[in-house]
Amino acid sequence: MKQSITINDVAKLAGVSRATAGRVVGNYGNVSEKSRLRVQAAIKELNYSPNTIAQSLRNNTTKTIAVILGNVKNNYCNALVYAVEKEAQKEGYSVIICNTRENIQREIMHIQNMRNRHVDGIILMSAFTTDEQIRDEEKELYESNYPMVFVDRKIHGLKRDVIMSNNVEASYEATSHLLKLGHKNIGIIATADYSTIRERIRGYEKALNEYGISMNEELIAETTALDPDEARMVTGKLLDEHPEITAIYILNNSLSAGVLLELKKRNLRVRDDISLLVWDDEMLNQLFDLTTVVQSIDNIGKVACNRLFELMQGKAEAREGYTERIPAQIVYRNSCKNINVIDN
Amino acid sequence: MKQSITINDVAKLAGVSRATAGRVVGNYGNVSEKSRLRVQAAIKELNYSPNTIAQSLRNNTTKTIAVILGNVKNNYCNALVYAVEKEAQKEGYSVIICNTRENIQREIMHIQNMRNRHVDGIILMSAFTTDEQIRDEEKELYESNYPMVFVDRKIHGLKRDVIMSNNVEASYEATSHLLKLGHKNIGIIATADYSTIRERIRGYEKALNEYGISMNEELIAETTALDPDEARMVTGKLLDEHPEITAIYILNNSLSAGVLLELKKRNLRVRDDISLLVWDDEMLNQLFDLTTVVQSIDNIGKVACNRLFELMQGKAEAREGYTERIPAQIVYRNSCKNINVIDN
DNA sequence: GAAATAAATGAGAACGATCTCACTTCGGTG
DNA sequence: CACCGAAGTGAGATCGTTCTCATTTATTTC
Repeated sequence: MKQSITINDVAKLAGVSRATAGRVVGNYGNVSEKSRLRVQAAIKELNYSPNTIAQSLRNNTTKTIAVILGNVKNNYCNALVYAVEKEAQKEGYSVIICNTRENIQREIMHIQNMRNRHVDGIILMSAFTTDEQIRDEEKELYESNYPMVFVDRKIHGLKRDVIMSNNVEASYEATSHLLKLGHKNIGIIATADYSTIRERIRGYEKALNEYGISMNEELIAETTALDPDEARMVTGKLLDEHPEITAIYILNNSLSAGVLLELKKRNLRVRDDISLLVWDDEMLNQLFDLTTVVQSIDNIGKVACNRLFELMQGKAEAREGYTERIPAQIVYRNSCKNINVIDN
Repeated sequence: MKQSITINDVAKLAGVSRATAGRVVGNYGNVSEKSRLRVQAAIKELNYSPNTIAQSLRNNTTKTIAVILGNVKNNYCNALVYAVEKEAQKEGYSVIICNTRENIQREIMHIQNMRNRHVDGIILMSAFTTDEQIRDEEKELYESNYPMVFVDRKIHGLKRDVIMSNNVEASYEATSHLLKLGHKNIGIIATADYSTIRERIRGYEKALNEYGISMNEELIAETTALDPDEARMVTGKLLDEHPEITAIYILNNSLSAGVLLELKKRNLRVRDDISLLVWDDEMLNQLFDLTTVVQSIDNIGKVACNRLFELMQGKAEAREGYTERIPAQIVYRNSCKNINVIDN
């Protein structure tokens, strides 16, 4: 490793003390014009730039935030990383990325590691599902006042800010759309154990109830992962057991490909034979002309990042129940058929 | 920010010197059994873990690598990040991610920033195109002996290791497949300015030549970005100007959606009306049953990461022309039609 | 039991930047 | 010319860890 140039080298070359050189670099205090020019010349000549590590140790700030999430290969996740990194860059922050692969132990390990690294803040898309409990010895990691913002998923009862879509409302609206078109037996494909999905199911149920339909749990087909192959299998099973289904409502991304493949295999045409409504996967859905609930991931990332900055600067304090909702848009396309019987 | 626990606190509680406590933590030197136990007890009681920043300053190693790339939202990029992060994690390294958005100035800024942060090494998917020149004042950034591995794209004449697919061979094979099926006018959609794409075009040309066809530059339609909308437009233009085209060969990911949309608009059926062969976009292509050149991004990331470790440890030295080729697989599906005339 | 060796320990320097504090220099005022 | 406040400067401490080096303590050998 090449010996790097320190502020001492600059000071020596400029013929001043380290303190004076530091004043020029940090642009504070009083420095005579003569000294300033000589230091600036030295900086340029040596091509000096401060060692960020030393600054971190001294200033107790690393100018780094961490994004901990399931898997960057997931399109929600990478869109989030993109948005966060863009926002962070503006303020001179770098972004460390950690994949939990939806494993809670790995998530905990990452949080610990990031704290040892004295990262200034953490944006967390937690792997915790609704029925998992934080063990007491790890509770501190989630509850401490270390700056941390939750995204997309919340852990109930934690004093933590959460940024997520208006899942209940958007799902209510999406379901209502299907109901209006006459669909009564709407199958769901989702990874049901996450808080986000629970919310979307709540919106679905609410809409059903308004139409005098009570929710049938059997129509909710769960996958254990965001895996097209599993989605395909689950779809097949759902259609076999419930031939009355006229529409499929997909609550996660990365699943619709599997559903489409299964429909193709069964020679079922989207829309004409079975209606489809999907969360996310915008690129794919555009291609297949599917009505889609499009989350504003860009905004979620931006808001999460800025909220984190506020926490870091002490301008705000995390509090339980603080949830910022970013509205999702429903893009109406051509995958939901009107099956109302015209009777007169 | 909460006052953190230092090794001094541990030493004090255990009733030993900082040096002895350090020996226990670092597990080196000789420590009496008695002292060891007391220090370990203190560590546990205080829940001590070392400050990584201080370690970095002292050891001149940050246990961090950076991945600098165009855009994590791109599927090649995020698969690369995933693979690198997984590999890095095994060795206790964290990964900082930087998006250049294919802007060279931003790339340079990132490299500088990462070096100031004393990141141990850099994996770079450079935004440099074939006709861009590195300015002299920035040359040092690319040519220094700072551990750095190029991925997917190379800058000619640099003393840098490159890890990439066997572009020429795979493209030769893919093109040969089309030629064997009787296609003579094969249109290309690609962002032609990157070294990778140039290589793929070389493979294409080589295959054509073997069939006694000389390459027609007009059949190569360039997009300026990995953008489906642009791909769509370019495809339209290409088809208008060259109705003789019987097959389209797409050399980048993120473009096929645009091509598919344009074909759909023109009521051209994939395979029956026009053959299609695509690099990457595996998920989408599976759905559309398209013959695909699948790069082994997982391996590329892994190899790049391990090569970087070797450079970091001084076990290897970067040298010009060192290019490790990871074979890409051609997955034959059902998007290329046999148009040979049976004449007898 | 003395000498020689090995084990155990702590003081202090180093990494590089920042910042307090004390001291010097300067210009202005009475 | 004496005095004062402000501007300019540098010595040295600090952040938390690691590690050398010198010293003390324990163990072995003759």
